[in-house]
Amino acid sequence: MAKTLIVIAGPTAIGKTKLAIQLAQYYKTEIISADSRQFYREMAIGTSKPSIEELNAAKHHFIDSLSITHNYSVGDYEREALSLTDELFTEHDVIVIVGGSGLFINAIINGFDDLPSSSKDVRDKLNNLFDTQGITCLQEKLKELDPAFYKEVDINNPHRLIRALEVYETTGKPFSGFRNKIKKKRTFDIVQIGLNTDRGKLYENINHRVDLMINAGLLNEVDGLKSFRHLNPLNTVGYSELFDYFDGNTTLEEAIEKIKQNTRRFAKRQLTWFNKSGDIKWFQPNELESIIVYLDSLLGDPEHGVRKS
RNA sequence: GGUCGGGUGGCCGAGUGGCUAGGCAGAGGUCUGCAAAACCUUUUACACCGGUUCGAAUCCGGUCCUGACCU
Repeated sequence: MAKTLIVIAGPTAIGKTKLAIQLAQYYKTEIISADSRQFYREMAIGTSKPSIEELNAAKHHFIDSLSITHNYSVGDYEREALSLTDELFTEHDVIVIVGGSGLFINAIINGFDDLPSSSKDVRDKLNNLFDTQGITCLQEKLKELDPAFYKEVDINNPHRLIRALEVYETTGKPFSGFRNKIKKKRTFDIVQIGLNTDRGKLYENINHRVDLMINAGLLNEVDGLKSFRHLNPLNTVGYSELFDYFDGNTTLEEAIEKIKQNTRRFAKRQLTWFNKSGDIKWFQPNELESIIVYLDSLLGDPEHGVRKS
């Protein structure tokens, strides 16, 4: 029997966690998280992790799996998540993957080319070069070492320039040479479900959820993480703004408004990402019935186990 | 009531006879190991009515609104 990975995508605060649990229960299976911030144990309130009850309602993977001090990349995630799917598919026909991080979902669905991972030394060196000499220096280097990629990159985006240069530094070959843009074959079927609603409603959800986070003690959580603020995982909506508040650069009200605004922007970017994929079947939140009808039509009813394809 | 200012896009804000101010917000987009990151693009104006002028957001008159001071 074919194995199927059900992907649940959508913007933040739309209700993905809830749907994932409902589907995991329906299929008596487990959930893989594709959320680039819920990995971290030290961050809880600000990342809207599933609650204890939710975690008990279905087995979740990649929640609290890392410390913020851990250096983690999408490449690591691709490897780990894929080996986990192999393992889970020995016992389940269906696995649910849920998350708002488009790149991470993409890592599982399509995979990446065989690129070298970044070494901390090389990354630090390039970051340092950028800090001291500016972006022009990176641009010139790239133009010389990898003119093909130079033509297509976001030329003002230091992250992308640094990644390309770092690949060159570690392999001696241009980054563009590794990019063959061929999707990897997976051994399982993939069904993608997207959750979305009208913009106004989504923004209301976001604003409300930020208020809930504040009431739940986000200030305390962020206060406790001050000494780690230089770490990449803390470059996150809900944390950066409160660090600013603790620094005395903004009032609390301003910081909260900023969190709401930045979360809205984040949601917008998530939608831009997911809209690009033509393979997502979109639903409104709380349309569990329709989603199950849709999934049954593709996979068969789990109780009776008849698959149509 | 009087005197003197000021009215510029959703907000802030420059301009002072002809040439896109700009910033923020909003919207759209990019995405191959920092991705809740980083980066790119971008709509909407000159309070109202009349006048001067080839041409007015800009000068003049009036109207309305608004601020400061005076009574």
